[in-house]
Amino acid sequence: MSKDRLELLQGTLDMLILKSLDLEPMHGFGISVRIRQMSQEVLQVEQGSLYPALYRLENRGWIRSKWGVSENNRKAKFYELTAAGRKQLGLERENWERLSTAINLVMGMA
Amino acid sequence: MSKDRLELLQGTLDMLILKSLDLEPMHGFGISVRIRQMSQEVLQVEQGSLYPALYRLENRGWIRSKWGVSENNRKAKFYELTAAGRKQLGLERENWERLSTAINLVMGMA
DNA sequence: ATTGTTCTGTAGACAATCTAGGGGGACAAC
DNA sequence: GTTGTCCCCCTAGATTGTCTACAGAACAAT
Repeated sequence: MSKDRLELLQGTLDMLILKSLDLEPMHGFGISVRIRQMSQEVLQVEQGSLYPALYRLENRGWIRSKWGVSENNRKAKFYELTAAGRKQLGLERENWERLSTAINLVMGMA
Repeated sequence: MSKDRLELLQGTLDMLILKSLDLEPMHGFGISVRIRQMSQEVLQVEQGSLYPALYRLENRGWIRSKWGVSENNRKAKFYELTAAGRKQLGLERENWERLSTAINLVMGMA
């Protein structure tokens, strides 16, 4: 929290990406737009964070990609959740609830 | 969220420490115990995270220290919030609310 | 004396994110 | 047919916060 220009809580990006793909398969650029919109412009996913994260997730077998063509007729890499990815999303969601609840306890926010 | 042994949300430790000291001045070791208790054993502050964090906060002028003697009659360094620290705590709290709310929006948790 | 507990500290590794770039292809305007 | 603009992908390097794994001093209990 020390830096006011930080637009993400470290450690939550993977979860946010998985959640986005749980709604529907998408290309990388679309994911960042989606996250920004759904968070009402609060969460900004920089490209330098996004693509390494996608690489990471695919490497761990949680998402799968194939090349296609976007809505705007541009070459784009589409991602979708794997079974393992869906399970991982559940784990990350639980952990997020656990930790954010604990922080709110300490901060005195019921 | 990828690591299940992570017992803190990265970026929130400073805020948790400031909050602890907002209740009453304490020594470092006591702060970690307090955070663990208040979070119902969920948040674990390792010593290798705690002391660097305290050093960081003091360096930024948000807390101030002096040596004293603990409840158990041991030498201990007591910390208290400065005026700047109290202000910073407010900022971090706001930012935490902003970001965690945004994440919950994306995750579909009203 | 020895062992356990409390309390402070440091070095080095590690992982996630950011900054700051680069590049190619589609489409519109002119 | 050239120019500009947006869409989309990608990478290197730096920064930062946290973790692991130590070390050590001082008091308590036996």
